[in-house]
Amino acid sequence: MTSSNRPAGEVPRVRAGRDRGIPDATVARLPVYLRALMTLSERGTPTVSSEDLASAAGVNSAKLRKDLSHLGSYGTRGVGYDVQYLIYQISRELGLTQDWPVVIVGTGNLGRALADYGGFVSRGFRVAALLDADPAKVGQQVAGMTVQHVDKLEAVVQESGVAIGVIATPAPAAQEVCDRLVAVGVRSILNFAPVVLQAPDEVRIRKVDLSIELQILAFHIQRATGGQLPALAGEQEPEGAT
Amino acid sequence: MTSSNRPAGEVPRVRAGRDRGIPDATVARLPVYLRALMTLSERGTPTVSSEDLASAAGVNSAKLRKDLSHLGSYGTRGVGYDVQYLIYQISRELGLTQDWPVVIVGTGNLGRALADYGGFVSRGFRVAALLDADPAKVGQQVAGMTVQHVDKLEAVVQESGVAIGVIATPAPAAQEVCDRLVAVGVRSILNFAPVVLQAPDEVRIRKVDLSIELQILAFHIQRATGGQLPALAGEQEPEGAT
DNA sequence: ACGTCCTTGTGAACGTTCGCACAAAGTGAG
DNA sequence: CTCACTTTGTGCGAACGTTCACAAGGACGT
Ligand SMILES: NC(=O)c1ccc[n+]([C@@H]2O[C@H](COP(=O)([O-])OP(=O)(O)OC[C@H]3O[C@@H](n4cnc5c(N)ncnc54)[C@H](O)[C@@H]3O)[C@@H](O)[C@H]2O)c1
Ligand SMILES: NC(=O)c1ccc[n+]([C@@H]2O[C@H](COP(=O)([O-])OP(=O)(O)OC[C@H]3O[C@@H](n4cnc5c(N)ncnc54)[C@H](O)[C@@H]3O)[C@@H](O)[C@H]2O)c1
Repeated sequence: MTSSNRPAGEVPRVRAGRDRGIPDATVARLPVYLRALMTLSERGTPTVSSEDLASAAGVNSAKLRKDLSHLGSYGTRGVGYDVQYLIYQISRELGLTQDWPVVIVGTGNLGRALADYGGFVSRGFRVAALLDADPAKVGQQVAGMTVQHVDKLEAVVQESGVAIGVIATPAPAAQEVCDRLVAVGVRSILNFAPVVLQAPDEVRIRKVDLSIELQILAFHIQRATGGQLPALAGEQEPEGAT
Repeated sequence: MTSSNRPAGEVPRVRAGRDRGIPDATVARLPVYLRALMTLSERGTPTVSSEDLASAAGVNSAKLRKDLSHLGSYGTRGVGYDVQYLIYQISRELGLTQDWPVVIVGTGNLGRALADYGGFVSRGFRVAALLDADPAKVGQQVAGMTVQHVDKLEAVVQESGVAIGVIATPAPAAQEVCDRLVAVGVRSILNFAPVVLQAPDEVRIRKVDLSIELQILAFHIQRATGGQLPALAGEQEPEGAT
């Protein structure tokens, strides 16, 4: 049939209505700015210019200003941004003024490292439960919590109002865990297993994949050195440094 | 006087010359395709269409075809792509046909999990050394290797021809470790510490940051639910209760 | 040999992101 | 108050990325 899915008279507005749409690229940088601001705050710095904050965050200053302009006009021309106020505004925009209960599924090496991770709790995130399928792991104490059986997943999610699921199981189990999380209403998932999870569009999935990161780095090394190991590439041509 | 650095008659080509420039976005997806292809290979599938492979990788099929077209014309019209051949071509492009020695600095919870991680070695990556500053950790066996003191960093990098450094130390130590890695010639770094590392432009730094990922997810949840916890959003409104 | 069917590879349109450059807006000295 | 100076907020063009749509190319049956 190949029916044209584009009604001829339709206005091609994608995000009609709310103008609150903050670009994805900006959202991804806000946490970086927030962290830089926290460092400044600890040092007692009262205000910061876009130039200095951008430098601390590792971005272009014009980009930083444009990013912040999406939140509103919180700077003072000729002065800069009030550190405390900006921390509050970014936190509010990211939804960090409230507590987000998180469930971690899979309490292996990685799951335990995540549970122990201090920066986890330091923002508004709280580990609501640690789950595992291995009977030997259930009942263990990890980071001050008792590991529960993964059968309790649905109960835990509903009782604690879990909004975010973290998957740290082996790859073969990840899709099933994902399906169960989605079935009980979790719509945000952070996946550490090396698989592409299939889920409905309304579920937001982010992945962290060490192996992919290394492969990207390897590509660039090879591109730069022509495929030689850098340490060896340098030995062929003695370059000043003897 | 804002001298125009753009000669009027100049063609705005940025990457003139080599057409080998593969877009960053494409490079970031190649490892995903590779993984999907490995799965197909294990099942003995001889060929795959762009539609099927794209579906397995979670991307649009046109995007996949364009990505692969940057490597060359390795498909057969009317048939699809030969799985084995494509695995080889992508591996070669990413530089995975050789072994990349990696050094992991910081052997805490995360560093140990990384060292244990099977998918690490499964591709062309090999842990050349595990380093830590804590005398209590030095000498311990982790993933079949002996943890060495971080003082050996320079020696290990040079002897093993380490091309990639992984930083899994606490945040305050990360910049110093980074500086030392850069000083001995490492130009690709994967950073797990929650800091923005400062390094020369020629050093390629990628970061993995759990906390940032969670904050991005939190933003979208809040945007979707208006700031309520999703589990609570569906419940009754406190109506006239006061 | 030839036509039909299938899938690749890519031109072109569209959307997003980036960064320059500068007007607008505020500070502070005299 | 006025002027010099600093820094924000943003218009705009360029670069980059995505997606549609289809011509080109190859396989395969007849
Ligand atoms: N360890 C790393 O550094 C690292 C890095 C990148 C990716 N990963 C991935 O993260 C995942 C976890 O890695 P790990 O090193 O912790 O592995 P692990 O084997 O140490 O831990 C996996 C845990 O998941 C549990 N599990 C298995 N099936 C389950 C299920 N259906 N429900 C709940 N729990 C279940 C196991 O009992 C085990 O405790 C793996 O997919 C791995 O590939 C790990
Ligand atoms: N654990 C996680 O899940 C997780 C997640 C995200 C980010 N991170 C970050 O990764 C880093 C490591 O986390 P962790 O949980 O393994 O912490 P950890 O405290 O368990 O381990 C840190 C290790 O680094 C060593 N170290 C300290 N200074 C060093 C130096 N100068 N040189 C070499 N080694 C040094 C310490 O002795 C310790 O063994 C931290 O920056 C943390 O914020 C961790």
